[in-house]
Amino acid sequence: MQKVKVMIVDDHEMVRLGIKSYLLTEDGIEFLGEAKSGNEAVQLAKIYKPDVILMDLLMDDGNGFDATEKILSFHGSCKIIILTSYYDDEKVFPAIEAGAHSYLLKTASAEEVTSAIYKAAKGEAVIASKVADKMMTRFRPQERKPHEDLTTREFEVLTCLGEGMTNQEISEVLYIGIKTVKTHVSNILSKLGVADRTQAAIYANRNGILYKKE
Amino acid sequence: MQKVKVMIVDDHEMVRLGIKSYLLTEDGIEFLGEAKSGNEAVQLAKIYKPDVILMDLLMDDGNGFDATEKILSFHGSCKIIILTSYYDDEKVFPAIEAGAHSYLLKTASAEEVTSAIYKAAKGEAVIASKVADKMMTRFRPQERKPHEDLTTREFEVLTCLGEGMTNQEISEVLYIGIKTVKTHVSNILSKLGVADRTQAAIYANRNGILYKKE
DNA sequence: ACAAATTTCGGTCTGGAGACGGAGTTTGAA
DNA sequence: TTCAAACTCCGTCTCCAGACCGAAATTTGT
Repeated sequence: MQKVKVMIVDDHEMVRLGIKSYLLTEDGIEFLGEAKSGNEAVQLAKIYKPDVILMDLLMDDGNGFDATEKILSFHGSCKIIILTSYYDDEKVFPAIEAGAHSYLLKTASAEEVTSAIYKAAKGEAVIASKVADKMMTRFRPQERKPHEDLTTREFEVLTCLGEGMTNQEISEVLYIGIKTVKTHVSNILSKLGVADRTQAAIYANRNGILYKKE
Repeated sequence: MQKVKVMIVDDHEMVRLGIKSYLLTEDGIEFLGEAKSGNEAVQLAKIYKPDVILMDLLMDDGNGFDATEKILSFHGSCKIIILTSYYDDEKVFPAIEAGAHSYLLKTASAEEVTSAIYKAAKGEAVIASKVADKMMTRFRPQERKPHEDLTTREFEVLTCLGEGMTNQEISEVLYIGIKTVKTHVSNILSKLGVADRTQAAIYANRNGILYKKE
């Protein structure tokens, strides 16, 4: 049986070394190389044409989402396994949309990772249980995040609420009347199911509804 | 010259493997063993008496803070190097208080880690630049976090504010009058330098002032 | 033991927050 | 074209939030 050609993408040297150290002991795996950024990964993937890529998400020079999308655009048969520490909605779903094949957490054991590589080569996906939970709940529409019902304008107002602005300040920022702001705020409160602007602000902050995010 | 006796504590197997893979190639280092939790680390440290410990902070069975404190209580000459992905205030300062000797981030290269081990053995501390920044600002009293001026009761009230409670609800939770709550809230607002309870709630959430975390 | 800080509570007053109802305009989908 | 949703704004009303003032009881530190 053909060896599985594997590539590693991670900006942490010690993580790359750790994975490499046990991939090299696997007879069924051919270790192709490693990249320390998303952009580097795209270049290397063009040359190496790997079967499976272990991909981190947060990296300085080109993140894992974009890299996943680009690599699949020219090398669609590649199976990309996300291997990261995070499993919040803002990581999991964009990664899946980008075309990720499996999603593992860095808490996984060496055995789990190698097993996932072999399964990926056969077309089977492996999803960490914590990530699987999120995916299940996502497909229960009645339980999805309440702020997905918000209109774009309401979303903008909620963002302002999350910054602690008063109605007056919001009206100035968005160039609308205070009465209009009040209407939006009232609608937001009822849609989010919270009692007042303070709870709405907390909601915004805890769900990462912010101007800029790192 | 005597070899430096090193121990690893991390709950991620692949991180342990990664570190081990290059520690074993270092002639000046004697690799003693590894632990995957804080409590396990304490037990192993009693047996191995390491010179240096590479310690992760967030682990399931006994965190790195407590483990650091306990190990130093019976083996004070040990130098403990924190090696983690996080560098927020809630990690850095408790770790230093616990007696950590150095603080590295997992973005560090293999060379930086080995270098830090040798320096630690000689008594020199290594602090990651991002962490050093935080420490510098901490020692500028006029710039320290405003919520450190809060009294314990005010801190409790702020915690409630961070949960979005009304004055009425806070008074019921803390078994005090609404007027008293109002007094505390007013004092909190002026001490934090914010305009209203909403901004105070945002402050609490962004600075990790919560009942329980994670 | 004494001074200082903390915690507690009272009264009063102003302003903003939010609910409720109504209404005109625009935009996009059926 | 028609209709629903989204965005805009008006008036009114109630109530809580917060400022400001004072003050007593308790705790803390020296």
